[in-house]
Amino acid sequence: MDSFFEQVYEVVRQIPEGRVASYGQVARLVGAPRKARFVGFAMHASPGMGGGIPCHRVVFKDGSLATGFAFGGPNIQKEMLLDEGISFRDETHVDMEACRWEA
DNA sequence: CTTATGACTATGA
DNA sequence: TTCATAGCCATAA
Repeated sequence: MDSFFEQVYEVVRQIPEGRVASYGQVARLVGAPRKARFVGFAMHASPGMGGGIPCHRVVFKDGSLATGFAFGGPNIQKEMLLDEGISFRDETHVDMEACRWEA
């Protein structure tokens, strides 16, 4: 199954704990900087942590979460990120400047 | 071929 | 800073 999704999963899987990456960032790593939307769609269809896909570490470029489409609420993802050591500048934005994943 | 839709991003108010 | 709009690419109808 070498589909676009698998490439995204492979990259997302490499995101270490306490780090976050934007959709566009992952998209660029897979060689598709314009397909950021599909990266998000891949996350939606991803098996989640059970499949080794920490989709909660993938956030918007601003550091905001996928409000309305997260695991049951952006609050959940926020808790997960906090649990991994991610810093939040406010209720809806992650401290990207400090937790930005560096490939 | 033309529209519509989408876990996005950039730009402008 | 937050909200709104436009542009982007891939898939479906």
